[in-house]
Amino acid sequence: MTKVNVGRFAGLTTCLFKKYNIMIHCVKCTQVDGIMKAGYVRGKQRYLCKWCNYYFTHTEKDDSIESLVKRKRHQTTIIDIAKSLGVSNSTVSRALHGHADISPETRQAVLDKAAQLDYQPNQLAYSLVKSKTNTIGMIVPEFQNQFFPNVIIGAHEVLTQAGYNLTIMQSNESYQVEISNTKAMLANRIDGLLISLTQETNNFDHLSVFAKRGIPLIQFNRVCDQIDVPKVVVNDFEASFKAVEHLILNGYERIAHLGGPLTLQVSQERLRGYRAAMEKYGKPIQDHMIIQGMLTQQKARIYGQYLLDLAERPDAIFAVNDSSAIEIMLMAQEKGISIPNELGVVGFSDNAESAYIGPGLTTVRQPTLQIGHTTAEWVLQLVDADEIIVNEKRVLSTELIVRGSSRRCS
Amino acid sequence: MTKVNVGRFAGLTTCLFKKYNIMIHCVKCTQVDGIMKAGYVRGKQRYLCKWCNYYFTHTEKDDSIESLVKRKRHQTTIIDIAKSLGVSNSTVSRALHGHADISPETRQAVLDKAAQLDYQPNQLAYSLVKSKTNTIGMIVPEFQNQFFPNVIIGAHEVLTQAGYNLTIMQSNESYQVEISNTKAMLANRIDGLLISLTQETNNFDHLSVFAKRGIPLIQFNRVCDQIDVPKVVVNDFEASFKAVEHLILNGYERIAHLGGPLTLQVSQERLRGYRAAMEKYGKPIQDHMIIQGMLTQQKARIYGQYLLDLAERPDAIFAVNDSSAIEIMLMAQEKGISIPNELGVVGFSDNAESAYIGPGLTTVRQPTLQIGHTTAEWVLQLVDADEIIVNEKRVLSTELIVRGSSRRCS
DNA sequence: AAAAGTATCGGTAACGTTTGCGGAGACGTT
DNA sequence: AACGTCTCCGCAAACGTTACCGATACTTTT
Repeated sequence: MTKVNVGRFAGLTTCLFKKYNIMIHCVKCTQVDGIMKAGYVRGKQRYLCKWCNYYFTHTEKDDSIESLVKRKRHQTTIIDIAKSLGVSNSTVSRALHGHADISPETRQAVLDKAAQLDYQPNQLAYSLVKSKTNTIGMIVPEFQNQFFPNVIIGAHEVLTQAGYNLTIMQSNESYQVEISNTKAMLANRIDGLLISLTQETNNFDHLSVFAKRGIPLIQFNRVCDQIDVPKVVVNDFEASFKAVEHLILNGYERIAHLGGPLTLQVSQERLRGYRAAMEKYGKPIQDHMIIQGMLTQQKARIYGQYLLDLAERPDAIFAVNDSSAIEIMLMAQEKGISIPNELGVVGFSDNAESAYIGPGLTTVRQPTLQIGHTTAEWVLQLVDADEIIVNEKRVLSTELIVRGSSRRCS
Repeated sequence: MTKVNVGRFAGLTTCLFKKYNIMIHCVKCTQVDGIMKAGYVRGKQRYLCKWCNYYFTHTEKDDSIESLVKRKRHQTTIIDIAKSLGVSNSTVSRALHGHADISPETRQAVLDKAAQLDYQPNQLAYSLVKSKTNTIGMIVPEFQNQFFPNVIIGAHEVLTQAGYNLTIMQSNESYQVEISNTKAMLANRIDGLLISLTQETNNFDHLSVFAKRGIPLIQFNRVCDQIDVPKVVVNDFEASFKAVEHLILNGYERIAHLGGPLTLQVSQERLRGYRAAMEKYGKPIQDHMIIQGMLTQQKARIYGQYLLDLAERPDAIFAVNDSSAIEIMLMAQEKGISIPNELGVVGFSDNAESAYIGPGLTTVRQPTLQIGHTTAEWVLQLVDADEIIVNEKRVLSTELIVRGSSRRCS
């Protein structure tokens, strides 16, 4: 405790009091003489009391700046309530949570005082001590289509019902943003994560971290096979098959496929469905009629240009999303290709605009709300479970919405 | 400290050891005889050591259940790094934050160890001690239209750039949900809130709380005048005026207005614009041609029915959002009313479907991304500011997108 | 050689909450 | 009298991090 200072100042005799006539008290022994300067620490003068061999720094009047900065608005805490009522923190905590071991009178008094002081619990402290945030995170690649917003609505319903919060982040179709999002989710200690991958994502290290930490992770829609987690998808193969079959049954022969990147299972499945349908009906599957890639609006235009300018032009195009399909329709109109007679078009997702455009876009409607429900219910189930690494896949069914773009007037 | 127990057990002599021949050690003095039963506490036997006058409960083998439950996956902390390196927590903290007062070697060692142990900082603890979460909250009423998703994208850009996270909640046009959302935001101690009100909201107590606590609150789009906070809006009056003026200049005479609830300033402003334009060009302003209310899809249909069935039917309708305008267009088509010849329609917001429907919907395009940018930049500015109660309003400008629904072929 | 300065690190009090355990009185039961 | 049970409440240790104070050991300046 009173460790003897064997440093170089041990034998000092000159004191500041006598030398410069300044009055500085040692903060320990309150002596005035025997105080010596002993360097600077962070811009402040450091002193050494010769008597008690104690180093200290002299802080100037801090009222001016420090107190002004520190004058943060005080949020009333449990301690405030406890103090003003003359009880302990634990009593207040128990009262607020309707715990046992508390008398009705005390409890009512606490509740009244809490309301009076406008107490708002601090979720941070709660989460820290319970290591549970009651928050589920959700990362979606985009907000442009109605698909993800609707999934969010569905998940939100279930989660709020269960007393959970939903924190949404969007990766904006960027792998890097997705990584930083997952890091932020980890840092914020969410209890579970619902994620739909970007079109760029082809490395999954940032996701396997969650399994290591025991945090439930559920993929939906844009899933990948490389990691063993629960997945919620729609029957992409079947939907795709039916869409192409529908085109074939409407007399289309040379059907092209505009697909997504093959890193995504969803793209693979839809491609499989396309091939299966073509095969079943003996239609030729030609590689140059199949395009897979990231379908930004620009890319969709480029691919569309290519397909529509082919020597042997396809008489139908099955696109993997509605925005690409619509882009195709607009290009066809520009080129004077009539829809559906000269070109049939089918999309995927049933965006709002698909019902309103030109002759109406035939498309596959996905059960967006139900996807949200399913993922949310599943993650809540896993939050309380012991084992979380499951590789189950839940498949929801879709509906083919037939509109004018594929109904040939033949 | 060694307070004498003056309770009723003070004079006990019978000891359990002799009586029942069970061996229970006092946890304090490790005596075996002199231990007496002293009631139950939460289902566990409580004992009293006669020698040291110490109460204690005997816990059974907890390995089976307790340890199993407690076997939570351990997240590596700063302390783990400190221990394994033989340094203090503060050193690790300084190293991780690139603070001064640390040698390059120590710092590198810490960083290496952190990477090796897969350390992820605990944002909860950080926020608790700093009382700053680096998170901005955003509450939007809906995700159905493209408007809010685009605002989110804009705000997201600015916030991530500044190292902030964005937590999004949606009130689903419900006042009650909005209240619970704001409570959750408060509990999570967000640093600032961006909010667009629901159509139901006409009480603002849940918002004035933020001012009391010194948390910056910014309203955008759906703002109200009743509280003094920063607001980001578009030039609704001017936009509305121009839209109606455009209808008038295209030869429409009896122009109806389908507006939102008047609790929202945005509705008031658009109504003002409508009136001003009608007045300027000497068109009659008739009360039965002006409808204000919550515009759900169902309501839009009811109001549309009413307007289109009027004895003296309006020859144009200026709707306050695109979805209502589109509903009107569809109803007109069902009734065989030709657009734009018999009925002109103008909407507001430029949803995606508006470009694709029928003859194309004339509408007012809002600078959604810019709204997001502006609100985000503003809230970041206020987070660091002293005074946050400002009543400034920033007005962004809109653009009238003229399409077929209002271009009379006359 | 005193004084001042620099560099690096540790100790520890917060931050706000929950919770296990102990203390003490009241009352009931052999 | 001896013991069991119940109720109500306080104490204090977590939870993980930051930052303010020191403390030590140097080097440089005066």
